[in-house]
Amino acid sequence: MSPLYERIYAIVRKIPSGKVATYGQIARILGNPRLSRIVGCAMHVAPNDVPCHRVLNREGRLCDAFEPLGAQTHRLLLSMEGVECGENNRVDLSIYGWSGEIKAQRDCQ
DNA sequence: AGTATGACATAGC
DNA sequence: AGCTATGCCATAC
Repeated sequence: MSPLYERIYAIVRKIPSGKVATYGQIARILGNPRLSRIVGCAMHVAPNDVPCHRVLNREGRLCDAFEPLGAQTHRLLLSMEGVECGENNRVDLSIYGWSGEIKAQRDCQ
């Protein structure tokens, strides 16, 4: 497992329940905003202890390829965590967006 | 082993 | 302000 992946998983695990983060944010924490794709790829192979359902794209929406569980389960998971998702599985990032990235950055440093 | 593509985002035009 | 082009690393073929 690449150290980069470990870092990604570590960050994703730090996302508190009820909050959501974007690939770009995570990539920024990693040091390169353009690693967003890698983050996605990492999520694809992410172990079950990683809350990949809290990671959304820039639109505040998870792609239709939420693999093992499906988009439906994704919405359910977020609902259980107190995140209101719209009809299109849309999440308001201005409300549920994870503001702890700075803290994570500090922690990472 | 090399090429192509991908759970995305940013920058330039 | 919206669209096109480019970048990044890993996985798949």
